[in-house]
Amino acid sequence: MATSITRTKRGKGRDIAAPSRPTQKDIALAAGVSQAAVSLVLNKAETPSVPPATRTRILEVAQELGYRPNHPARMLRSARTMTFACVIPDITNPFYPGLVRGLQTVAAPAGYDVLIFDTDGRPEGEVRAVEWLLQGRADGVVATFFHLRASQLAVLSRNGIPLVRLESQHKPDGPLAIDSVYIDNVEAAAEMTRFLIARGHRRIAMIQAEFGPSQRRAQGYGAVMRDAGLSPDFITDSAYSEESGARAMKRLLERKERPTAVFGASDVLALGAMEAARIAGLSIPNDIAIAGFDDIPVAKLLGLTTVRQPEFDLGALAARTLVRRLLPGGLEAPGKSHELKFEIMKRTSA
Amino acid sequence: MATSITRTKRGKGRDIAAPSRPTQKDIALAAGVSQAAVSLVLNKAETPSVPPATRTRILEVAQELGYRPNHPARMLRSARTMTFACVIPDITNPFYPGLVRGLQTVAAPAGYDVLIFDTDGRPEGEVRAVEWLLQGRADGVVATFFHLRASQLAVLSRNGIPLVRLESQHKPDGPLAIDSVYIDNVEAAAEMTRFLIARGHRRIAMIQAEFGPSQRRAQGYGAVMRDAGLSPDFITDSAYSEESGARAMKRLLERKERPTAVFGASDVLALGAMEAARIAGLSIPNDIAIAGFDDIPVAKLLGLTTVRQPEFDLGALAARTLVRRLLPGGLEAPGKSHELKFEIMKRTSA
DNA sequence: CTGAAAGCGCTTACAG
DNA sequence: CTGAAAGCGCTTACAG
Repeated sequence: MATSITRTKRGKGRDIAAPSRPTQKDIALAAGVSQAAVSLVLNKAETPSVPPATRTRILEVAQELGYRPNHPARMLRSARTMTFACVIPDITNPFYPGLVRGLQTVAAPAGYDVLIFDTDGRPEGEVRAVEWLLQGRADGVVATFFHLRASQLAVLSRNGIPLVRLESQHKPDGPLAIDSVYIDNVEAAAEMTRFLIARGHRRIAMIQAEFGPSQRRAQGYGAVMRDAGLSPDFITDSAYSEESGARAMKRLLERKERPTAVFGASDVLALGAMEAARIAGLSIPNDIAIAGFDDIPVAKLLGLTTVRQPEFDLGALAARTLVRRLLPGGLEAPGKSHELKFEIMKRTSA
Repeated sequence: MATSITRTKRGKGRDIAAPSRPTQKDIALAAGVSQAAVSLVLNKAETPSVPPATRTRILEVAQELGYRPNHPARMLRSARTMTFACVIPDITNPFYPGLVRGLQTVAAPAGYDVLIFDTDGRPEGEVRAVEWLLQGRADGVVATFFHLRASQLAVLSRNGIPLVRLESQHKPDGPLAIDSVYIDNVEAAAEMTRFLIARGHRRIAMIQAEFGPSQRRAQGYGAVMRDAGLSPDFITDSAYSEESGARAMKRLLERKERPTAVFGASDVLALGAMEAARIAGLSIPNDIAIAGFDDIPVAKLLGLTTVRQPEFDLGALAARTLVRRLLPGGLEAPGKSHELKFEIMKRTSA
């Protein structure tokens, strides 16, 4: 029944075990200056208004008390969170960690943290992400949205939150603070399809996912197939996962006339397909050739022929774009689309 | 020279393109009630002190104005960030995304976001992580520290920030709010080593990294080797990366008397070793057997024999531990060490 | 039971 | 040039 002995200085019934950290007020008190002077000295490299001796004293006291700025207070006062949100379908898809790293590498030196939001690639998840962003949790966003359209994302710009989308093709400039980074997915898939045809394949199937960049990749593949007088052969499974890829491959292998090559709309799909082929006792590429899209780190190890997307560079470019947007006046510039180059990685699987 | 037309209501020279979001004050004004009443109604499921009609009106106005709580303000006032930090060496190591997912899966329903901090597995990065945590950016932390010792982390507890470490062995209970989750790395490595010996291997090398869980794994391996009358054969490279694994493997293959089996202290090291063996024209497991540790998602695909660490479950357990710590009085409980079970995954590589 | 007021820790415009 | 004061948007203890 006795009240706890440990209490913060705010006291009044709030019992918190941890002693509260020193604030600018504490420093001011100890140094005999105003709290505002402390803020000034702590934040500015040069403070012409503060005498050098006072400046030194403030700095010493701060050091002594082990002062650290209270981040939430800063956020509230300055209306900046110094945080970038990274909205992605699934951090366990090996494509995204590289993107996150690229983001962090540019964000950290500029003073920004990176918060990860997984949408699971589902509409509800994407809606929740937007709701969440509207609570002022991040100053800017790098995102992969599969379902939400530009009109549903405009609310972010309207609230002063710049967005960089990871896209699958060029987007026209727009009035909003929505930029994009992309590789030309249509052309990349087209080039891979041409390569497979050049290798002598005629029955080439593509494993697609229902949503996301798969569409553009299918478009490039379809166009080249038709141009070559071949019929596109699409098989769609739900998600970008190995399970989906394996399931689709199994269905392909049950056919009377099997494809000789399978193009996975993403590496994860291709990996699942490889696994299914192995289980079926097929040798790659002798019995069946397999190609992917993304060039995730393990693709090299598995000898997967694939399209390289420079995920680290895409993340870094997205972060640089955000940093620029958040400079004074940056939100007024029209939305730009930035293209990076893809590369066909020819390995042993095809 | 003309001042911009768009200005926030705080005006006074601050020109921000975005219109400022509605606040509780705006709702109060529109509904003719006090701002405090708005806060109450918006946050509590039941408000006996507010007449039902008033409650309804407030809710309607909030809806109408598109009100969203200002997260930074909430953080400051309530002294809670509703954020967990996840401090890891490198998000591109495939072991960690699964951990993060486990964390998120428990954190999100409890209302917590997850912030990622990469240390690169370097002492400076770990020090920066602690500095950063002391700024009040997260309510709790799940972390993998390779270099910092318990005494250097105690400052977190002293500041009321509970920490759950991903450990490689049991830790004794302690007075601080520092918990751990682990699998028995010594025993797991021992069991894998016994398996390799049972397969007839006598010359078994272990590829280690300089820091981190590698130590305990080496301990388990070393003990079993000596018990079997064999000499442990350690080769150390710097980091947990494929490059390190490949480099170490190359050195092993240059020896006059090659090992017949190589045990990578982590899957990433083992993967690098596999790659190097392939480049050298060796067949796995015929010419050389390879085993790993972690069971990252691609291990299955590559047929890598390895020790399964339930990364998702470790993350989820860590998050549950943090949630409990942040309940009233939770910080007072002694630090606990939670063990999860490992599993030897026998595949084709060994 | 009800509502107005204090205050979280900080930044910065402004009065002296 | 210098320092005191306002206020960011919110939660909650407390006075009526």
